[in-house]
This record gives sequence, C-alpha cells and structure tokens, in this order.
Amino acid sequence: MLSKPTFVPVGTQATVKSLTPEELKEIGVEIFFCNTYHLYLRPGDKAIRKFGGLHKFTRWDGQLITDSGGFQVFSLGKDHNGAGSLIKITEDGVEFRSHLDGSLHFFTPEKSIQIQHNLGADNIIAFDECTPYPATKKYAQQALDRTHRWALRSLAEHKKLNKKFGHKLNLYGVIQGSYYKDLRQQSAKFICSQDFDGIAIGGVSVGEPKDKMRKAVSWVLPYALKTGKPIHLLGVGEVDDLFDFFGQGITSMDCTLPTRMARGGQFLHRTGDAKHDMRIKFKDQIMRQKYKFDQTKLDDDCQCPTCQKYDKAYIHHLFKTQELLGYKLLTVHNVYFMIHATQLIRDALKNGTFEKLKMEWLGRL
RNA sequence: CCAGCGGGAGCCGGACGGUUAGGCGUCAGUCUGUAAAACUGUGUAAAGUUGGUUCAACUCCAACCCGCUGGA
Repeated sequence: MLSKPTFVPVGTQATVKSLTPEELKEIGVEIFFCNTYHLYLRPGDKAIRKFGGLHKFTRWDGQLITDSGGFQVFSLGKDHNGAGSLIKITEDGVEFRSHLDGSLHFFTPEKSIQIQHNLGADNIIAFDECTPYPATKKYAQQALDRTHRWALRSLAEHKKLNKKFGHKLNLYGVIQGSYYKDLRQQSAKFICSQDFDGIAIGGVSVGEPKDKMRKAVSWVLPYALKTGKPIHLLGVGEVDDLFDFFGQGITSMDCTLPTRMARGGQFLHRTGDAKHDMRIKFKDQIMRQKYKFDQTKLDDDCQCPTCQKYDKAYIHHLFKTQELLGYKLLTVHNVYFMIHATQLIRDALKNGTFEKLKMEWLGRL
C-alpha cells in the first residue's frame, strides 16, 4: 500500500525519462506510472513477462502502476496537427492505429487486463474511455455506460488472472461522466459499488477550466471516500492540485507535467515572485537570459540532489547547448519538488496544520 | 594589375521583374492517466554604394566599394 498521500511521476515507457531507479529512490519516489499501450507496442507485454515482469525488467523495486490504454483512447483520438484520429471505438473495444508504424491493434477490456497482468505492475487500471472535453451529455452518457460495461469485464478478467497466475495485483475502477453532475454521481455510485481494490477518477484535466475540475472531483469524492479504498486521481499534478486534492482525501495522483516541463527547461520553484504571484504557477524557464550569470539555486530552500550542487548558470548553459545532463538535473529537481511538497502536505495533514500550509503556498484555501 | 565568384534581418540561406521564402537563433507563451529532450507565436529586412532600364528591381545594366579564389 502507498503512503498517503503520494505523488506518482510518469514513466510511460518503463522509465521516468532521464532518471535511473536509484535516482528515483534518492529523491523519494515510491511508485511510478507505466503505460500499457506503449509497452504493448514495444517491447511487447509478452517480452516483459518473459523478463519476469516490469520490476525485474526495470530493476525498480518500488511500486508500479500501469495505465490501461484508456488515456490513449483520448489522446490518440484527437487530431494531432491534422494527422487524423488513430482510434475507433466500438462496444467490444477500441481499435488503435499504432503511432509508430500505423499498424492496427484491437484492445478490449480483457486484452488490456491481460497485458497489464503480463507487465505485472502492483496496481493496474480498468479499461475505460477518457472522454474528451467538451462532450455533449448524450455522448458522455453513452461513453459512460460503455465504460461501466468495460469496467465489469475488466474486473472479471482481472479476478480470473489473479487466480490463474497467483497474482495479487490491485485493480482500480475508473469513474467518468464528463462534466455532468448526475453522470459523475451515477458513475461514482456504480464504480464504488463494485469489487475493485481502488477507485480512480478519470476524465479530468482534459482541457477544462480548473474550477470545473475541482467541482467534478468534489461530486464523486464522497462516494469514493465512503469505500475506504485508495483513491487515485488520474493525470493531475500541478503544484496547486497537490493541495486542493490531497487536502480532500485523494490518496495518489500521477502527472507527466513535472518531468515533461523539465525537458522543456521549466523548473518548479517557490522563490521570489512565486510566493506572491499565483499566475506564474511555481514555474520558470531556465533558458532566460537573466539566468546566464545567475549562480543561485533553482529554489532557495530546495534540498534536492541538483540544488545541492548546481546553480542556474550551469543548468542554463546545459539547456542552451542542449546537453543531456540538463534534462536530468531539472527532472530530478522537479520530481523532488513534487515529492517534497507532498511530504509537507502529509505531515501537515497528520499534525492538523494543513490549512496553514496551504495558505502559505497558495494564498487561499 | 587581370579574371571568376560573392555582398540580403543575429547567423545560414532558396527562389524570383511585381506575392509571406525557409531554417537556426532571439524573445514570449503553452503543456495535467507522455504520438512531447515537444509545440505555438514572435521581426513591415526596404537586400554593399551610386546611378540607369522598367508601370514595377533583391532579381536586368554600369561604375565604384568590400570579401574570397585563381592568375600575372
């Protein structure tokens, strides 16, 4: 079981880009997120099974969670630069066209669960459709009903495989329902009434305004909390989200942002303007000219391995010259920043000082 | 001294008698279950100088200036 709350960095292709498992450990990562669709394509779930599962393959002895491919129903479904949709949804499942070579693949709930059991993460996710935003109510309802049917099929397949392989994987059911209160509640009731090991909230952070996202989570949270099961918020993880959602009892959330931002030269911090101006969202760009001669740390108070040794001027130079070390140093820093903030929240929740902490960081409750 | 080639925004640079070249860089912005070390936006260059031809020249002509290469 995960400590509560936990931030989950994303390592789609069985690696948190640019970091070794040792480095993940060093900065306090307990678990990271891998992707079923990507690993199914390369190297193949059967290959990973042959290697003894994801843990042995990656040499990561912490926990892992895999996504079901449900998010790709969303992301591959979008027109990417007019490239056209790469998926087709039917009642039975989703036809994917590989983004690598265009080859056709068909995912059913059963297939997704089989792949995930082959990959062998500790936690797996039911096959769902991450509904695009905005969606008409009619479509949202249809997608939701289908996702519920898929949830039951995922659950049945999961139980079968847990028994067959002697696995003890945890399966998360996913709440959808787009931005309609009744649909969200309907979904929450349904998913929470089933025999899942954990509850996941999906279909958020898909382009909607943030206040809507908070509202949608608040609609379903009471149902999820009542189950006493772990609650994972899928695909959410800006700094303020940590406070907004962990504060309400969410167990874990995953997000690509800290690692992806790092590769674009953006680093998380809480110094200077960040303390007073929420518009900058705790982030800044290391490639700015003003950092060329800046020999200070990325963040005044940061204790991460990067900030222990390196200053902005050096990292600025690494990014300007596109040196690989730059990506690693900022990724270490950003992931640490999220883990550390989560740790502060953990302690504050325990000590009853959460509101004070949140006020300090966000300037609001 | 002669010959050839070249002279365009920070850099590179295609085309062309009249339309926004383009790339890189710069600067700004974006990213929330990773098709992402990505993406978007960002400059009214008056094109070596001076004339000429033309309705119209960066594009044609002349002279001059500068650079590179070769030759005497």
